[in-house]
Amino acid sequence: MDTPDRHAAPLAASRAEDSPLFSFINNLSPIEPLKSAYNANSLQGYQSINITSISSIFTSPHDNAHKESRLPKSPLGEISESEVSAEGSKTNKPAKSSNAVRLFTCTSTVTQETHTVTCSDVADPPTGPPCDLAQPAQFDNGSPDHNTTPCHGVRSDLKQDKCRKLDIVKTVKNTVEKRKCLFSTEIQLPDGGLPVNDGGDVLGCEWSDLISTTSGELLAFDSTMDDHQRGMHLAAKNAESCGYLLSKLTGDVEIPDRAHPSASAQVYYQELVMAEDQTENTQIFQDSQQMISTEEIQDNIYDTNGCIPLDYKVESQQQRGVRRRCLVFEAAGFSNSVVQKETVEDLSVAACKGKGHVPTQPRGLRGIGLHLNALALTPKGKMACQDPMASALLPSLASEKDVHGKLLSAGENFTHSGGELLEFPMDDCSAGGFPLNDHVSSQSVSPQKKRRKTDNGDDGEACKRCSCKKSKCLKLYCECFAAGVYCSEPCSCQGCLNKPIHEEIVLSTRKQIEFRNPLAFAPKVIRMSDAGLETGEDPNNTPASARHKRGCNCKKSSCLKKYCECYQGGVGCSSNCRCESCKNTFGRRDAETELTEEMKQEGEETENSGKEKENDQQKANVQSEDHPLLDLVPITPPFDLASSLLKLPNFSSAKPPRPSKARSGNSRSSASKATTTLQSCKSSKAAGSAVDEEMPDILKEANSPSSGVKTTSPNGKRVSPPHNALSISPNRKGGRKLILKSIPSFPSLTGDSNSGSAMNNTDNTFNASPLALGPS
DNA sequence: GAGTTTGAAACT
DNA sequence: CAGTTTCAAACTC
Repeated sequence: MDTPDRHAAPLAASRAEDSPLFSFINNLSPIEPLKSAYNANSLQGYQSINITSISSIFTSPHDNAHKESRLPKSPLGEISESEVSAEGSKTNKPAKSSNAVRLFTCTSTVTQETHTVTCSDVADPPTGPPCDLAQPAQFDNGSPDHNTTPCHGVRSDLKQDKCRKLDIVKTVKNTVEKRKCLFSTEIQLPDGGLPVNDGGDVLGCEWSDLISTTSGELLAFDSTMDDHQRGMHLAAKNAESCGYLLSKLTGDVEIPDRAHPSASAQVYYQELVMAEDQTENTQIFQDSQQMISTEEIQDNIYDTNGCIPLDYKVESQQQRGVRRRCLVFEAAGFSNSVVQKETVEDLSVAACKGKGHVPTQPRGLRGIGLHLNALALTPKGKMACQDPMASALLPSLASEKDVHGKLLSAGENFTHSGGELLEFPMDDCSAGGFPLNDHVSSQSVSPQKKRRKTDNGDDGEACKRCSCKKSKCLKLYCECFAAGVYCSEPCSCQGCLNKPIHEEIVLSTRKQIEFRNPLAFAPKVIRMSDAGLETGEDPNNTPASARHKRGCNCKKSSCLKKYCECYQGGVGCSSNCRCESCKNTFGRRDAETELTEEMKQEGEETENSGKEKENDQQKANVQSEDHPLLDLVPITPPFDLASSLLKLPNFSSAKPPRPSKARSGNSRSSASKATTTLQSCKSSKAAGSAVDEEMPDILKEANSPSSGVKTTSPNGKRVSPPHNALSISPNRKGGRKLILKSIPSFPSLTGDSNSGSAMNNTDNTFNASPLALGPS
């Protein structure tokens, strides 16, 4: 333990417990100050830091990771908890922890740790007894082992801080702190990987690799390192806990991973944003950071790892896991953190019901976000579905049980699936919160489907999954596979290969499918989502915004049955649809078809331009919301968005970027788009779903062009939408820009207030009920 | 629960 | 790119 130095003797004197803690603190204090300073400074620098930090994070993780790995996770977690309880009274470190906690809630221990970590970052110093526990010794001493002593010190601090923080958090929840926490959390995430013993090491390696490639040196700030490391630990823990998915995802492709993370992240962010939105700062923050970091990182990742799927395949699964995680984190960077948060939250929500805390967050939304998009498909309630989903998610409270059940089921799958980002988090957590995202991720579909089923009333089947017999669950026929989730017990499939054990096969298959159809795993229905509803678009008239990507080809179902994907998705048929005798209650295409499509196109375009613009705006709003979240997570968002576009498809399994790249569309947009999309995405937000949905469309459209006019295009896609989306993006961009402006503030945030805003957002989201989200 | 219908996915 | 086959979900009984 920290036993060693008791510099704080005086302090310790006060309390027996304290003494140890104090000793820690004292030891730590030196470091912490740095941290605090760092934090304070960092805020502005944060962006830079983020970027730098990223590198630093990565780098640090490396070193730290291994080193940290040494540290016993469990101990930390335990300690943190015990400490927390014990320390409860200690100094304050605010609320950040709360955020962190929420974020990481998945595992109580984990969350605690995270709390401490985050708190520590923010917090200061002091007092924290608890952590002293075993870990401290390592850390305290400066981590003999750890190359980066500072980190160790930090870690130890973190732990202590965590405990304290936890306590503090409980006691106090300042928005600022929260903000900080969020911020810290973000940072942490990246770092998180490293610390953890198990995953941490691996992660660390991966991170380091990535980092090395990308940024190369991370070292930058010890203080940062500390935070990052902490984050890494947390992340790692989370990842580990949640793990499989991440590993898989990350392993596969950076891009995919990104996508997932992004998706989940998006959702998460969306939720957060929805809840708090306000925090543009965070967004800005994220945006700026994301823009840079994400893109760069992604690129790097791709370059380094990603590009080579085989490689990752080759890599041992463990490594993969690590890498993937790392990749995810790295790639996603912050996004990862976000994802984790989401997952954690979800988990916490679903799984943790009992555990406590958590509740508030809107994870559901998050999950919903992604999945919702896909879920939008949900049959029944079309709109309702969406809402329901959201509600379900959000409600962790209300319907937690249901949600849990669903989530869990989904989550399990997810976890197994591991492939998807979404999944992994959930899994580990046990509960699967991620599923919601499903959603995310996209990953999205499966969860949605699951939900759908449950929602739909299959009810019993909430957990139900696939019943594939010949496809081995390696084709899109398989809902699980399509959703990017591993098949689980509920499945009645035969000869199923969609299991973690066959991860490689699953991934490779996914890649193939994605290669074939980049959007294969993307949400089928793009929705304006809430925006449309909100906007008041006629429910019946499917909002221009919401549409089935490909459009249905129904002939006998009149688009009134689930057979119809549009109907299932709760969206009206669009020009893209080739359905006959369409009677889609959400919106008919017939009318359109009847009208000369061209005419329509023209008219629609104009109209669409109008409506769509509205939609776009809405979307943009949504996205913006999302973005904020995304933004919060610095890196991911952009990637997410971008990736989401690209990724969406990937999304499900964490596909490697390649597919996306391969896909001209994706690739194209990927880089440049990423930025733009990111921006747009950020702006828009609505929900991950919306974003996702949009993204795909956008991508498609984008590809197509702006032109927009191709009203006629057979697909019918109203090009406009995409355009709009694109166009929106500009608007969104504007939003982003605004955000960016705000971002600058972030730096100030570093100070807290600003950062706090950003942080707050997250925090708020957490703290604030999702309601806040209301994206509206 | 078994069988049929349906339309997407996959294949050629 | 179009047509056909395969597949599993959705649906019906």
